[in-house]
Amino acid sequence: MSDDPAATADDPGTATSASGLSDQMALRRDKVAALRAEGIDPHPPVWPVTHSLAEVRAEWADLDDGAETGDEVTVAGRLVARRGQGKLAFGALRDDGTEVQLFVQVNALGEDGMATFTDVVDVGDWLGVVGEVMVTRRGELSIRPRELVVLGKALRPLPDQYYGLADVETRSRQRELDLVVNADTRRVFAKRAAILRALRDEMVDRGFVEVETPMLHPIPGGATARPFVTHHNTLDSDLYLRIAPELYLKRLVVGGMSRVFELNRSFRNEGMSPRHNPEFTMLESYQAYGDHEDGMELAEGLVRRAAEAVGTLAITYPDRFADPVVVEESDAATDEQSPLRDVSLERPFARVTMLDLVRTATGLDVSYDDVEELRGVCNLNEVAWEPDWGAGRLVNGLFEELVEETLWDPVFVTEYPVEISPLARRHRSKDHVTERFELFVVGREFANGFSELTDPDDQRDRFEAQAAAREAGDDEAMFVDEPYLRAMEHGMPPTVGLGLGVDRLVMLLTGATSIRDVILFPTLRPETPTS
RNA sequence: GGGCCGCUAGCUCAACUGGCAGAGCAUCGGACUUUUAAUCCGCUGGUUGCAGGUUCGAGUCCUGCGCGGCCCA
Repeated sequence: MSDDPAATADDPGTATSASGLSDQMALRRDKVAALRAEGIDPHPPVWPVTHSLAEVRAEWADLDDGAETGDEVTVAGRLVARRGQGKLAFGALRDDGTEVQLFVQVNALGEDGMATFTDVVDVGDWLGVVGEVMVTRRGELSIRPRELVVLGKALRPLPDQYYGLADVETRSRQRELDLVVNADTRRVFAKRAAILRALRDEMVDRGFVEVETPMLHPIPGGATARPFVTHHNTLDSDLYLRIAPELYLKRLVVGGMSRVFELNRSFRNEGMSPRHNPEFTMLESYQAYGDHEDGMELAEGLVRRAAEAVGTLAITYPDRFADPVVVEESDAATDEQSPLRDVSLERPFARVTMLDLVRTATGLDVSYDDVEELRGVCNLNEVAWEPDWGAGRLVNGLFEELVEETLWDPVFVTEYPVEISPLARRHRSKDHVTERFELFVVGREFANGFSELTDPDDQRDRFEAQAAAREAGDDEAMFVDEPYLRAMEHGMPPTVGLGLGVDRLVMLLTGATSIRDVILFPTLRPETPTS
């Protein structure tokens, strides 16, 4: 370039546009072509293994340094590292998270095989290996290949194995790469799987039946949230992605399924944040004959079961409300992080009414009977309110602004106002409030439940109040759901319902501060199609 | 939707008030039959997210756009 600048000036881009590939990618394509030229399929159809690498590690766990077993295995995996290039080379083969070293010796593999390993195989390729299980002098369990086959040629280089893949966007968009490079990512999703399993086990142990109800709803319901709209061509009608399975599940209770749960996705067309993904996983359950006390007991049992499945009940979580601490990341690099703070899931979860929490936070003996006073308290604490808000919404506003973030250890907030609880049963002995509770941990909501409203006439009145709010411009307010009302009119037993946010629970139990870290493919804007 | 920040080689990151776009790892060539962040020698590799503008000169300054992050609504 420096000796002939005119060449690039005349025709910039020819060198790259000819292939459009980086040197590394072009080389790998050349190697694929070379394999094909030799009649070797770089993407063969099958490779019958005798052992997974985890099985190899388990079966040959206690060998002495330098051991030669004479045992031959057929294994497969992705080559994730390679060193040495002469008559002896080493590789790291990884299969389902377990790595075993390849001890690639020309004596065992032959000249041609050795040439394949050093000249045709790249880090990132899937390999099939037949070879002897052995241990090196340094004590590393290894396989000495007698035969070595490319099972899937990688055309793109892997990110750096040591520095990993740091870019949050790439990690989310190309989760497969994140999983290859960052062992922590694999651990997080293994924990997620264990948590889901634990939640199901706990529900089944308690006699609940898992069901699947529609995700395409003619009318969105069961929560106050903006829905996604889609369209069915044959029916020529709009459908909504469900914002909650609640109303269908309660219809099953009407039908006599006395303990049901659904563990699956719901969708809310709202802002995204470190704690909100447009599609999210919720465990929702309904138990006939029970009330909010049973609901809280269930929620507590589920959280404990999940925590035990992935560790202990004594956990820590980054305290985003505390001053950041400087963390030494490497020689020179430092980073600021929130300090870890203990969270105890061991003690029985506390229970406090919303009103008591607001009274404590404000130091004032407020009540639901004096709207003017509540407005004044809001103003005093710089909490915004709307003129159409009743006492319930005012108290809730104070709670959200002044209290929520302070609830670090698990606590059930009880007695939610009727005004913000259109599906919950009124409190059996108190005005203004319902038998509704929410579970808070580390300053966030994790669960929401209540003794269900089972009186169809009361339910109709609440729906109509919601519909009126919708008419007045509240596009999160509910619709009147006639099929649900009809079901209720057939008679609904006393029932307690519970919804548990699974993504947030996984965050809590893995220490993740962003929901994107616990969802394999979080919602992102589409990639620009240029690449 | 608003504010702030980020986008540089395959990956991780540099580049002072505008002055020749660099390093480590990976890749490539060479040496090496017990390495494991292998080591040693040598060399490549760039549309600085995109499009404009200012300037003798832009990774750097200005405008718009794209994607992402954090905070706020």
